[in-house]
Amino acid sequence: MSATKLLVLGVVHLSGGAHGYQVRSELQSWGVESWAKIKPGSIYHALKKAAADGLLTEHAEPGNSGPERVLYRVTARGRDEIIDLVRDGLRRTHDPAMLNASIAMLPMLTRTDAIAHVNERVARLEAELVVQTEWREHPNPDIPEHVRDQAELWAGHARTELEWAKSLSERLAEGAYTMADDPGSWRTVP
Amino acid sequence: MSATKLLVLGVVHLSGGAHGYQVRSELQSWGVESWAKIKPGSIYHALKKAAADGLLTEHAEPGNSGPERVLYRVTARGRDEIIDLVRDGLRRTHDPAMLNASIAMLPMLTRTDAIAHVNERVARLEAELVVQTEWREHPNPDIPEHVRDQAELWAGHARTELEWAKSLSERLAEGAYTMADDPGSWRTVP
DNA sequence: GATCAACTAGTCAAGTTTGATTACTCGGCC
DNA sequence: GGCCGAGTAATCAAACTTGACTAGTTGATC
Repeated sequence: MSATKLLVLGVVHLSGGAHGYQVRSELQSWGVESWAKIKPGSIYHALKKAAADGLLTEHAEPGNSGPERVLYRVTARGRDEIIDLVRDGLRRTHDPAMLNASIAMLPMLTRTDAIAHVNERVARLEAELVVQTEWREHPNPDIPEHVRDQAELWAGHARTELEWAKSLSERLAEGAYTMADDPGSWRTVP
Repeated sequence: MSATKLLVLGVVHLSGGAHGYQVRSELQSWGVESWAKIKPGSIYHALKKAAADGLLTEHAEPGNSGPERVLYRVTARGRDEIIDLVRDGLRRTHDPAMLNASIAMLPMLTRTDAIAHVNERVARLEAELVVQTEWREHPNPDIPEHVRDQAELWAGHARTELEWAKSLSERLAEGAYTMADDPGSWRTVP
């Protein structure tokens, strides 16, 4: 699950440096538990792994009060990795956690880049719905009836997501949110 | 992820005994890869784990042609575990893989039991939508705008699922599918 | 001013999943 | 008749996640 990785890197980036517990509570305040199940252990692991991979730097902070903590900061490579992961999550269907994480980090992309990737998702969802419709018109008689009926649910989810992705694309085109190439973004205000 | 466990146990049950590869191909034929990402390694692990836990028995089959295989069969405890997992998956929201797996194994339950649990899901979804609506009417100004907007998507998914669960409940009440207490089920035809 | 609960911060072993790899059989075809 | 690719069947190490646990700090209350 690279959603964990993206969220952890993203929070460190947005905070301009953070230690484990900060990441943990920031994610909690966003209501992340509701759409991704990320436990403390995974966060600390993801931070260490990312540091070992050169995506984060570790700065030991002497414990002025309480135990000593480690401050993490995103490196240039880490920032590029976040951008790649966001693009990936926007494109990839069938991974709600990754989509949500990507949306949370959407302003890492430039406006045109974001629109292009959201539109790619729209196209993929439309293609999948076509395949799905055929599948339901010519059902495989070997698989049980109730298993075939599940397809209805998943098609409903796909339609919901399609509508939502289209409206996101429109909002972006109309200038919603502060994206990477807008004044006031992380890029112009470092 | 106990969805893997449920699917593996369920397929062995439905086949009246199976070895790893059979489980793997049966799941593939149901199109499971599209809503759960279960890799071969996980299936073999789940089988061994379930056998160690007394949910399956292992019968070594001499390799008449090809390498030797292990035939698994569901024990009485395994069957009870399947039923518990199905109930659990119907109740628990925010876990699409588990819901899908539960639907696939729905006929393990009696009709009234299935209806009761689907209705519980309906009630939970309705409650969550209420909380969600409040959340959007009184948004926390600390969290970024685009993170708040995600809530729209998740509310859409919840509504889709709610509609679907209601219609499933109705279909069940009207006598759809062959459930555990119906003639011709696994229970009456062992 | 003692103590208890809640918060802050994190480690660790055990369990699970993944991706890569192995190894064997079968049918076709050059 | 030898080889190639597809299918069958599974193992294993490495990576990741989880749940349980440790341990210090604050604040509140009696």
